[in-house]
Amino acid sequence: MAEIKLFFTEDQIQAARFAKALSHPVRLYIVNLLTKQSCCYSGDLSEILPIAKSTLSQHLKELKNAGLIQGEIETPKIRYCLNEENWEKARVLFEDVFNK
Amino acid sequence: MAEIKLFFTEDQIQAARFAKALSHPVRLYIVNLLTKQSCCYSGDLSEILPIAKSTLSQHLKELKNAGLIQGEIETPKIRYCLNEENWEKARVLFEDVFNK
DNA sequence: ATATATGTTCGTAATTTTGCGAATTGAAAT
DNA sequence: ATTTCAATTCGCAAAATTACGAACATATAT
Repeated sequence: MAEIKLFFTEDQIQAARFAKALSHPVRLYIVNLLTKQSCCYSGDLSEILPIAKSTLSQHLKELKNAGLIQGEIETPKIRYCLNEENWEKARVLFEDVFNK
Repeated sequence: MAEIKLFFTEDQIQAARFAKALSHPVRLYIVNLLTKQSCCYSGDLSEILPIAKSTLSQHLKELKNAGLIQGEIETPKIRYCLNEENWEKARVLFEDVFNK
């Protein structure tokens, strides 16, 4: 993978990372919700989604690691919202992929 | 996963599938190339990309399975190009994710 | 001090992904 | 008939993904 990374541009790698973060229905559902309602709590998602809480936590972590969402502690809850800066980056990267 | 599939819309599942297909730098590179030059041969890619031919073949197969590209036999080569119809579908699905 | 409420992390398991080289296919050329 | 060319499929291994329940952390309320 070392040589592979050197071959690709940083944008290509970043776009692939974003795509990967969005490559699961649960994660797509979450970011989709966050584009519509500005924020939500893990508990809300947990009640809606048909998965275990621990599994949800992992998906949230992946979205966080990819930089697409951020969590703010609001004890005892955690308020999640989009990371607007990176979300915009992702939007532009995908726009580049599809519109040219 | 049975319940999970029932929960999500077909669009969400389809969008996730497309995202997954685009979640690897090699595959992103390939479709990116195909948006610029209308078609290419596996052999061309094989010379450019720093991976084994068999690995390339697998990536092409995944893009084909996702419906994003199609291959036409032009013996002894195979001419690959975008599947314009599905490419457009993917574009719209991602547009929906990012622009609303 | 203990109980409660909300999430995360740990341990585990099943499945999928990624990658390679060797073997194979299939059509054309010698 | 056999060689050649282009690409795929096979067999295998290592790593990552997905999922769950149990255990843990952390802050507030009793």
